[in-house]
Amino acid sequence: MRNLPKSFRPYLAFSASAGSGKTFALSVRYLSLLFMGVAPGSILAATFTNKAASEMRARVVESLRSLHEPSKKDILAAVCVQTEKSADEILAMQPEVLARFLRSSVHIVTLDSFFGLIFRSSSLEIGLEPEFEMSQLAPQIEKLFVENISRAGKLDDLVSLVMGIEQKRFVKLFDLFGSFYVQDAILPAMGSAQGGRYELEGEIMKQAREFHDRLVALKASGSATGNFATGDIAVLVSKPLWAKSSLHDHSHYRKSVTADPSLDDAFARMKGLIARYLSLREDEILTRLHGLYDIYKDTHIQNIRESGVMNFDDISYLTYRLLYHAISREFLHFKIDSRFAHILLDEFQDTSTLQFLLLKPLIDEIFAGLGQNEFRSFFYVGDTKQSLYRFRGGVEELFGLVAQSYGVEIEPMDTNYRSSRSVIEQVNEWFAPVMEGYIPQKSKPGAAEGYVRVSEVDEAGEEEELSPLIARAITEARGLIESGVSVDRIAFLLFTNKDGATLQEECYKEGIPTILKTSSSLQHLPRIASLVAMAEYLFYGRREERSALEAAFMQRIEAARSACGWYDVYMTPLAVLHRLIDEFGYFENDPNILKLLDFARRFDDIPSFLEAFGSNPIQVASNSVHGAPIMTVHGSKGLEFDHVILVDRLSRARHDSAPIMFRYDSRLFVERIYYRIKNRELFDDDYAALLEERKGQSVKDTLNVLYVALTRAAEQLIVVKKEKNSIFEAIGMQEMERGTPLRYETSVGHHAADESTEHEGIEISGYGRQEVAAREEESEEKDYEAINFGLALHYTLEMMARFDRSSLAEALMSSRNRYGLLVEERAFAEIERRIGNLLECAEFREILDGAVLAREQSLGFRGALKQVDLLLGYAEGYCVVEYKSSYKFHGKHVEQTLGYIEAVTAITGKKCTGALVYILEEGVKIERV
DNA sequence: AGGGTTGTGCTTATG
DNA sequence: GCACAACCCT
Repeated sequence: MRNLPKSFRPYLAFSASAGSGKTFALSVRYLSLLFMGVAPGSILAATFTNKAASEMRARVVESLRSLHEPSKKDILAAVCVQTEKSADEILAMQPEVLARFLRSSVHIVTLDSFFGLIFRSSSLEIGLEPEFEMSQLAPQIEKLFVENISRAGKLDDLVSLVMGIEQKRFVKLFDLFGSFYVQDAILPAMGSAQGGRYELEGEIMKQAREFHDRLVALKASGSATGNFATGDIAVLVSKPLWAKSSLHDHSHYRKSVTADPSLDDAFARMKGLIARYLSLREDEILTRLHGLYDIYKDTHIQNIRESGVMNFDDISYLTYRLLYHAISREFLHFKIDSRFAHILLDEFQDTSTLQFLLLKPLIDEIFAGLGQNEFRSFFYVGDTKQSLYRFRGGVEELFGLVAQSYGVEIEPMDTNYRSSRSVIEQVNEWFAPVMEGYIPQKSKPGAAEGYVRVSEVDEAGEEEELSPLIARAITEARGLIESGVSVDRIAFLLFTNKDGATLQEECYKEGIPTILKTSSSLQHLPRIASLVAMAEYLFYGRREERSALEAAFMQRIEAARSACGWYDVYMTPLAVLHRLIDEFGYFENDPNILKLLDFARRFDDIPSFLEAFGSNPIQVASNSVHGAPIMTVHGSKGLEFDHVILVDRLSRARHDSAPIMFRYDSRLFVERIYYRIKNRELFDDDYAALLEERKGQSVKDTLNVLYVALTRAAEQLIVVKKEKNSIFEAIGMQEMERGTPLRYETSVGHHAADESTEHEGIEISGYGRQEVAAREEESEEKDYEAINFGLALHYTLEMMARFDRSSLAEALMSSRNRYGLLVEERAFAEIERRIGNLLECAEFREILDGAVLAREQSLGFRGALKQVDLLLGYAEGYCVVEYKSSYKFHGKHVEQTLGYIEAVTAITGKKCTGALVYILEEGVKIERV
């Protein structure tokens, strides 16, 4: 390759430990490519989350814009090293590189949106429309599946499977097919059943009966004969005694087998038969599953055709079919109008095998050019120590395998720029002995001393209402606050959403402001659960208590049964809940109570309310706009906090109980599928080995979670650990202290509540897609051009971080990434013009004036969680803003907005107005509602 | 003292 | 459905 700087390694992977500057490295790589003259359109940079993708886009634009500023000197220096150009040369090129970048279609995207792009580009080749709605919910699909099964005459198979798979509910079975579907591409051919299972079962039970009778004759003990007294083969197989290789090893049978040694032969014979039986049973189940699985796949496609709704699994599955069976590589290049000469991948340790296979043709293309005089490169970053997503398909082993098979160099990044010395040293000490190949991290020069402490709690206290663990976590937080730390700089990390919800409740009672950032649902809040329990109690008359807090509430309500004289069975759930709240008066002004009421509004009777409440996750509202964030370790990945309080698991972890297990070969394809049967490992060595392997993986996963958890703190880390059964036992954690606790000079006023509202102007983030609404409106015409224009306009508005020109430029880029194939370039110019008008519109600026973004823009309303385009919060109330690109359906717009206003009023109890913002060709028109 | 039964409680999450 | 703890049985 000509002119390639020596310091630029074209095939490179960074093994980037926590806090080692992974994002920085990615940006430097991307910028270096640009300054080496690479066309932006030929670079594919893929991340996992929208957040990561937009961060990277922002970082690239921001760097290109202000590379000359002192704040960018690190990045400039790094780019100089990579490109072997001087700072002056780079700065001289900067304007042109920026202009070229903004002009080009840029592919800094999420993997899924990239696959979506490929799919949309060529979907017609497999007979599917390029337009579809992305959604998780496909409520009718289960029904459709059963109909199709029935039509194929396989209903009996389905029923026997539902019965056969340990009486699991149908939903579980449906999920099972899902687990095939997500890795369809790497599934082996499934065998066919050999039959004969029933005969074998009969023989085994006959031998067991004979065995039983012989034991009785030998006067064996009751518990010895009892093991063979069952008529149910599953019960027989599940007996622990099969672990013994000889009955001599078993105290219950020692006497009998000494008297009659031939018993041991009969025992061994039964064991052999059971081994064969279990393997036949697996065959049978897998064959049945396989027979229905094709119908499952067809149902998915039928459903996409009929409803126009796809989920992310559909996209991957269909994109695979497209790439590997339907279109040629040439056709793909033509369609997406790009040849990617450079690929940059983020968080590679969380990539699934299927995702890798979807990228593989493009990666192969890069290596196919090897030796030719063309500049191509392949780069990925990740950290197998931080791989947390095996449960959803992430395969950390790919990190090394891909490097090996393509000859990519792996370079460790082992300097930690995030944490204080104490944190880094302690983490090294914890993980070096237990993690294979752990490379100790170095501190950055001049890192602060910091502080780490493990605080141990005796959990043994009986049935107290408040967990001692939570109490200690709160004590620790108090300690930090007293030392002058602002609450907003403390983060609580927990291992489950439920634990997070519990902690939040206690902090609320204790007056410590928190922001719950878990994906927790309303049912997990003890207050809400108790309130619903009361309603249930009133309706059914009795109810089993599930927690100490609920029990306390039940006592309360029973004591005050007379106070509920107002109750009658015909009251609506809303009325009952309202009355309960009034009556007990515990809950004034709690946003989650309001959310509950809003949810209850939709139901006419208590049973249907209870059922829906149990099965629908309702997102928990934030109690405040400031406070200590509470999040799960998974949610904290990639983030850092100055002061971290890490709380042990409140409850026991769940175990591996997947009914279907996959064994992977060295290419990470599925080699064999196993059906889980209790005790099967006692009869089948391969199966036993698989269970061992899974156990090993689960230990690894735990270590990874702990690694992420313990590397989030920049300054101080406090671990609240249980004395017994702690998750931290995996790293042999003991009570300890390292460094010096920090003390801040700041007065108490520093973290007073009134100061912490955000004053950074209006920041907008994360509100919902508008595709559903736009489709509904204009679906009659099927004018793709108009639909896509509307979608791209909405999307651009959605992606704007602020209402200014530079945000618009950035958002337009995202929009080009997403809609570039569907919308013509002049449409983007039109979008830019129209939004430009909006930015200059005096009336719009007036609406924005003094407004603060409310954290939650999603509204539970009339059965659906709606997203409003923009929710503005003022001192005296709120304003719902809806963007529209045409007057058509004006009546519907008004009606929709009124609905939002009603919902906001109900939820917040404050005044709410609305504004319909029409962003039209001829200018902006604002209509107040 | 070790085998066995009974009672109890129960993840992580993005696009 | 499974693991763990507590208890019961031989």
